[in-house]
Amino acid sequence: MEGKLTLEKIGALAGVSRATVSRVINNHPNIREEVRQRVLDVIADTGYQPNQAARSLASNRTGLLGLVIPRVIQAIFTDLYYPRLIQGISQACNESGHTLALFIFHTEEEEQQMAAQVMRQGFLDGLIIAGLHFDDPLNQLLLSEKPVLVIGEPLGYPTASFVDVDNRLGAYTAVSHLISLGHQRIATITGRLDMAAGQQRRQGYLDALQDHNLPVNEQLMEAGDFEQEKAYQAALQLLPHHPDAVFAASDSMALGVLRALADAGLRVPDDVAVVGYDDLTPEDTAVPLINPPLTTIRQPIRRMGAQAVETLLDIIKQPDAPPRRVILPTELIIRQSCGADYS
Amino acid sequence: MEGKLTLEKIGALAGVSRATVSRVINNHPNIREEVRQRVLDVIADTGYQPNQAARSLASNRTGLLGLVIPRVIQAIFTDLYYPRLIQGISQACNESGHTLALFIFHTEEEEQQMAAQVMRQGFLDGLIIAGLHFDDPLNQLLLSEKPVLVIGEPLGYPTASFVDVDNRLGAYTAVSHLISLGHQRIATITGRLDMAAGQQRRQGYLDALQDHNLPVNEQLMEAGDFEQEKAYQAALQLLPHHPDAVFAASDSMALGVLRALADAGLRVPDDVAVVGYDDLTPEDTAVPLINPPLTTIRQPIRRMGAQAVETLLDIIKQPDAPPRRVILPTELIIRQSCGADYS
DNA sequence: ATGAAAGCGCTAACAT
DNA sequence: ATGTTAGCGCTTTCAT
Repeated sequence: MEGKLTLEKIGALAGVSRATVSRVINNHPNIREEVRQRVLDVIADTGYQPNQAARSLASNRTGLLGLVIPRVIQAIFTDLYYPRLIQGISQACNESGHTLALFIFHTEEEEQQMAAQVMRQGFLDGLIIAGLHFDDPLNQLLLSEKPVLVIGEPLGYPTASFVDVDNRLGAYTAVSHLISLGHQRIATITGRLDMAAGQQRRQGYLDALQDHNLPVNEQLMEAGDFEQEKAYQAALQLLPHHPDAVFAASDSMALGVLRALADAGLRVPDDVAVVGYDDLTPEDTAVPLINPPLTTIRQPIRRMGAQAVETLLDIIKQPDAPPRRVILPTELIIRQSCGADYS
Repeated sequence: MEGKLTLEKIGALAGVSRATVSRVINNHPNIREEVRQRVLDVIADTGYQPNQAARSLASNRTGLLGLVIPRVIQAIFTDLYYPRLIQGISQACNESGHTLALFIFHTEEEEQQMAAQVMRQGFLDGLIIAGLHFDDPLNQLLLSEKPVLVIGEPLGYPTASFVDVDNRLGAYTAVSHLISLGHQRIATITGRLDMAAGQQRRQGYLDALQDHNLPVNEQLMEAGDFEQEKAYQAALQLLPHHPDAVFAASDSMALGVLRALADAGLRVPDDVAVVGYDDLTPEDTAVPLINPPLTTIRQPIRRMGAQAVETLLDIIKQPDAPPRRVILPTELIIRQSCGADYS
């Protein structure tokens, strides 16, 4: 078979018109079964593949979903959050017959010039944005007329559609757990407060203290950025105030806390209990040697990714429906760093 | 501005033909500067974006590069190898104005039915495949007429273009280092032997022993699969034969070894020295708590990704040139697990 | 149920 | 240096 295969040629070989072949390929009804079979046979015999560019041009759909990861997320690939998210998104794309276009921005310059490229016409059917923060230049993407879904509630865009976990309740659960273990001087290292996750986890901490009639002590609250290094420094700041427990708003930060406590010669959980958030250090990762294993709040990261795709596809299908706000639950995972019975 | 913006309309607004606008957009020479400026102004004013699908159809290029990660790579997202590779690839794509389409396969079924989708006409300009093994069903992609580049030398396809590190030399260096520290009973846990990396690292181990007149002891060689769990088991098999050092063909496996040694009450490096491969546990990751820090052979993972893109673009540009075989160097990173002076 | 025909918006060869 | 024109390969009305 020489010469490029086209609908026209397949039609000729099957003795039908190009339109009929197109209908067969796209599973339209109203095709005589016999004809359908004949066409399918020819397609199988020839190994014909429709030209995607032509389909896109004619149908105005490309089957491409974009995922944008802003540069500010330094942790992009120092921990497993984004890898898992990508895995969840990828799987959902496979299942729905879409293709994932991945945009990772490394510099502000890239963000500026690539934003236009991401949005160009006839390219993406929809867009998922992860890790936005307040004042992010990429927030401009939210104003596009293209279907967009954000992972992690975006601050300042109340009408944006998003998927997130119940950050406040997760933190509330973590801190309540520490309180139930008898801890009184519970410190926290917050996440970035220009992201909803940081604010809400902080609020969960405050709410838990208040509901259990514990005082809020500013000296026991340090600002972090979700990353390990700053949390290490923050933990060192905390120590003079003798916390008996630390709630870190991410596992990466909890690791920084563990490191600081080890450096200070304090034992976990005996001297200080530690609870993290995210569950990025389960047994099947490269991090089973962490001592002690980290009690944490698990986010269903892969499921968030899958949910993001499903929700985005729904937005594409029904663009005029009201904004979607999907909140997934978290789960307290008790390991040893909190000092709870672990049998 | 209403109605869809097209080249034609931009041309009308600028008082030129559609072809001239196209030339301006594509940076063709032979445009009067004044005209170019006028057209650019109109484009800026209107916010016009060329339609990608139409460009692709007419030019037969899409600007999309595919990255395929086979399902067999269980470690896809339990360690940071693939995340880093993706980062390197993404960055190079950004720099060259291409877009990365990511295909992660989770089941054999997906591999089967998606392979066709990956290869469909008018979709990808080229393809990067990572982590292929001998007998991989995805090897079929290598036979495509589309430009393909493999990361990690593919077994059984001597004419395939690939980017890899010098696996043999890296392993040779690691084991020679252990020998220079006085170790005599050096064990190894190999990687998958249906991948070149596994075979070649094993060969480097053997060559180092032989060049230093040390006997090869089959009892000190265990088969692994690059993953942690099997390495843990393998290390337990090794212990009765009293190795004084273990060369693990990946860092994930080295972590399994550390775990096994800890369980056996053996100290590292005093009782048994350990060297890994990959350098997936540097200080800036979530794994700084590993004790002792891992001596290892560093692969320039991000650079491999970038190199893969560059080489693939070169193949696209010159499809008839001979196959490319790019071998990048590795580097011995001495930390504490090998027992070398670490000051 | 099927065919004919009109684009989709662009690139590139050709003409001037 | 710029305009004219012929497709690129498909989807999708509109006829029949």
